[in-house]
Amino acid sequence: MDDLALFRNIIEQQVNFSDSEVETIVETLKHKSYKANTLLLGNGEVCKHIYFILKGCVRTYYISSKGDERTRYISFEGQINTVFTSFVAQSPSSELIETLEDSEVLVMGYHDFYSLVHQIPAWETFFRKTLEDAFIYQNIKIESLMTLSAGERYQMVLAQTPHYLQRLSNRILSTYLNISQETLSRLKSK
Amino acid sequence: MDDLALFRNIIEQQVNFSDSEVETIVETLKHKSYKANTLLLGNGEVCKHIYFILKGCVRTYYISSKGDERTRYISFEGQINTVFTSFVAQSPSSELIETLEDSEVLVMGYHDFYSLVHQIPAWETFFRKTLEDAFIYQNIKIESLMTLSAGERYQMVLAQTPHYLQRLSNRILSTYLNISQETLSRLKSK
DNA sequence: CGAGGCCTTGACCGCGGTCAATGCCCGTGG
DNA sequence: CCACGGGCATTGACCGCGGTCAAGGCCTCG
Repeated sequence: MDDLALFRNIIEQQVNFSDSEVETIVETLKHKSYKANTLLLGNGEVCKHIYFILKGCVRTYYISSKGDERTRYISFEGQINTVFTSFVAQSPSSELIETLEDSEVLVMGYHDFYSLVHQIPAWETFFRKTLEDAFIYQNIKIESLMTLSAGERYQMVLAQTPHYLQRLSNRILSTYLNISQETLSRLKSK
Repeated sequence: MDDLALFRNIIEQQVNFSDSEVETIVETLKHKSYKANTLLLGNGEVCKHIYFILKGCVRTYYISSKGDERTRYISFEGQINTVFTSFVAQSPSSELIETLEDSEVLVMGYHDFYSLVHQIPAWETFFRKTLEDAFIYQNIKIESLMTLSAGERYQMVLAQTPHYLQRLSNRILSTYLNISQETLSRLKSK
C-alpha cells in the first residue's frame, strides 16, 4: 500500500525500524479523509490523536483574548501534526486543529502511541527526536517573534518556505506571521 | 553528599532511577562554581554541556540584529540549563549562556549524556520528558508573544513567577519580557 | 573620589493595528 | 443562466502602543 510507504518514509526520517516493528506500528493507524476547513480538535478538548499528513494541509492555532486567531504551526504532506502540550499530558487544549485543504491523514491514538513508546525502544527514540525537532522549530519562532519586524518575518517565509505563499490564503498566513491581514497585503505589493 | 541529593531530586521529578543507575549517572558530573556574569557559552560555540543548577541563576539569550540582548530562558536552583538546539545537533549556537548570580552547577558533557541515553532507558525517558517540558514552556512563550501586550506579559510574570522581579535586574527582566527597559520601568510604577 | 552602570522620567515618533470603503471571486439558489 | 450574498484582498486614513533618544540621579566598585 502506497500510504504506508509514505508513512514509513516519515518515521524513518528520524529512526530506522525493522519490518516487524513497522507492522506493529501500522496496525494502530487509521486512514481518514477530511474536507477543507474541518475542525479536528476543538477548544478545550483533550488531544487524543497524532496526525501523519499524507496529503493536504493542517494547522494548529489559538484564539487570542480579543477573539482573533493566531496560527502556531502548519503541516503539509510528509509532516506530523498534533497539540503536544495537550497530547502528552492528556489535558484540555487551548489550541485547535483544522484542515486548510482537503486532506488525507493517518491517525494514531494516545494509548496506542504510548504503548509503542514502552514496547518499541526505537519508537521512543522517534518520539524524542520528533520533540527535538519541534523544540528547534519553536525556538526559531520565538527568536523571530522577539527580534524581527513584520516585514522581516515576511521575508523569512519568502526565503525559507515560499510554498506557504502559494498554498495559504492571506488571512491564514497573516495569523501565522502574527501581523494583520492589511499589513501582509501591503508587504506583498512591496 | 548534599549536592547529589539535590541532583537526584532534579532528575527524579521526571523519572525514578535505581541507586546503581544514579551512581552511574553521577560519575559523569563535574561540580563547578562561577562568579556572577560569567559567560558559559559564547556566540558561535558548540554547546557541549548541560548544566544542573544547584545554586544561583543562569540565563540563555540571543543577540538581535540590532545588537541588543533577548533572554530566552532563565533557570534557578533545581532547574536545568543548556542550549538544546546546539546540544542535540552539536552545531554552533546562536544563543549564549551566562550566570546572573554567583552560581554552583553540576555539569555533564555531550558524550556522557548520550552514552547514558543509550545505556540507561530511564535516562532516555528523562531526556524525553525534559524535552516535553521545554516544549510546553516554549509554547506558552510563543502564545504570550503572539497574543499579549507588553503590560499583559509583565502581569503574567507578576502572577506566575514573582521571584523574577526580586532576583533579576530591570535590564535582564526587560530583555526576557521583550520590552524596553524604559517601558518596564513605567509598568512597575503602574 | 571619580567613573560607569542602572533606573527613572520626559519628549518624540514610527511601526503596524484598526476601521472603513470598495472590488473581486466564488458558491448557491431562484 | 444570472442574481445575490459572503468571504477574502486591497487601499486609504487615522492613531496608539511602545521603542528610541536624552538628561538626570543614584548606587557600586575600584
